[in-house]
Amino acid sequence: MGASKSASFSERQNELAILFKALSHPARVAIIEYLLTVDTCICGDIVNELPLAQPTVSQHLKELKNAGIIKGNIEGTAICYCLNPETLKKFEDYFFAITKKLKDKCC
Amino acid sequence: MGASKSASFSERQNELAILFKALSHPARVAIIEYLLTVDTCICGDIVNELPLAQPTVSQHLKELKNAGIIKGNIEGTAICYCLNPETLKKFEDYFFAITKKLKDKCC
DNA sequence: TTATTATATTGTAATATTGCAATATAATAA
DNA sequence: TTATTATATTGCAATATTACAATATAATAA
Repeated sequence: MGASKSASFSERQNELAILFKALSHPARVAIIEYLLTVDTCICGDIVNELPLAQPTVSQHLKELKNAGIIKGNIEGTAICYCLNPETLKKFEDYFFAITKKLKDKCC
Repeated sequence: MGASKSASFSERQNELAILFKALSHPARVAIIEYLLTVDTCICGDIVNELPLAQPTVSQHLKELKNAGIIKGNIEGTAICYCLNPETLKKFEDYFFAITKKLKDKCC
């Protein structure tokens, strides 16, 4: 064993875990926060911004893209990455619902 | 290589990544959602609820506790786990700020 | 005291993630 | 066409995570 028993959990729980996993590395948090501060968002800029080699950054970008957290648009030779507002809204809604429910509870 | 280069990122980015990592497994999402639906929250109930062995659940609970997402109170022989509203509020605030910033941007 | 019951820890095997050099691909420029 | 430039993929070594049997611990009960 060692593999996650994902088949034992609901599809929704797995989807949420996949979203959180996409944010579970400081490089990927840094990418999100970088994209929030810039208007243009060329991949090469992200590579320059992060203390990691180009293939490593490319891999992190792929994971964020697979999770639907960022989108990539081809701009000639370059690729312009940007945040996906829909997915980030999902995160907000999820935690809004949780904190709302928690207000009616105590430990 | 192989280890995450956490020293290369800001403390805040690392803390966020640790929080997200705590939620990046479906079993831990399931624990959160179970704790949201019950009033009492004895560890044994969580073990019965999840399709995992007791040591595995104990390990997942430990990770959630280390991240500050849940708290554990000793109740005689048992331990009552509950959600930590402060940490969940942090998540909500984080994504609220992001979606707010995104409204003023376009790709 | 000796059970019993509930939870945690240890040890270990299977699997997944991380990081990067080397290489490949794809788009434009010369 | 042949560069050049930007990004992706491959392959692999180092490290981390997951799961659980076996065992330990800690609190109450008998």
